[in-house]
Amino acid sequence: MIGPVTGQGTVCCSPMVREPLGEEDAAELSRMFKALSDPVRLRLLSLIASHEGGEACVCDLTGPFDVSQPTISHHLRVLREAGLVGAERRGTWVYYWVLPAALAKLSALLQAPAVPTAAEAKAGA
Amino acid sequence: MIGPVTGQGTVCCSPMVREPLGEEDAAELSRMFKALSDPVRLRLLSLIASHEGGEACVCDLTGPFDVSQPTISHHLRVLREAGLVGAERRGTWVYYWVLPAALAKLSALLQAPAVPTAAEAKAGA
DNA sequence: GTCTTGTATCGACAGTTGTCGATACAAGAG
DNA sequence: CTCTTGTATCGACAACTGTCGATACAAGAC
Repeated sequence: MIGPVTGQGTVCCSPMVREPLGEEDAAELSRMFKALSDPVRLRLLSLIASHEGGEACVCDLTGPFDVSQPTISHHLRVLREAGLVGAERRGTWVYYWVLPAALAKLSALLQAPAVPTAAEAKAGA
Repeated sequence: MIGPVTGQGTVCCSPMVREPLGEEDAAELSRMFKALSDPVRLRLLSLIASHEGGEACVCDLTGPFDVSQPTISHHLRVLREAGLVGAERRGTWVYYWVLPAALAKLSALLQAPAVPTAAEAKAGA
């Protein structure tokens, strides 16, 4: 079984600079950020996202790294369990693709006001 | 000594779905995401960012959590060393504020195409 | 069926991380 | 000076994480 992992609840989304995160939101979001907290996983994700057709076979992903195949497999599982990528076996190969909604959620969360220099923030808004 | 921690190099920035991350970029970015990979730190960051004036005293930050004061101090240091917040002592209190450029960098990186359904991506772009 | 190739799981191990209590440092009050 | 309060550092410990080699599973070729 490889299918996308449950999770993916409806959580948060407006910039975190607006209002404090609740405990539950923080827990779910931290799980996603944790999946992004390893350089190999970050490169895997960008490799998948930028691959032609928006998806990549594992066979495309093991070459560019100095780590073993089981390690790549482990990292792909972490990305999948965090809800950042989907995966499917098609014949001999297993394909991975990015789930754009997940990235968008994190991106929106981190959106910061242009230049909130504290002075500006105090002034108005 | 509390001032901002070196680092903060010029790195990356266009969406990671465009082209694969280089090893160095991935290393620096993963350090920032690692700082976001703990629920307490995420809540700390949002608490700081959404606090009036764009900054918060540590004394504002210890109350809302169930963890000890040294633990909060540790998490604040991690956020600071990742280049996500700045800090300064003013008299008795120490203030923390978010560094918006850092959040913006991560936000931009995660920006995903609206609906890249693989089909669309293949079609044109 | 056997053989080969692609991918996942297992078990182990070193390194890292979150947490705490104890303690040290910083700065103002008296 | 001493005392009090706010914050950081230290040292320890359990829990988690990244990595590996060995191995199992999946699917096609023969």
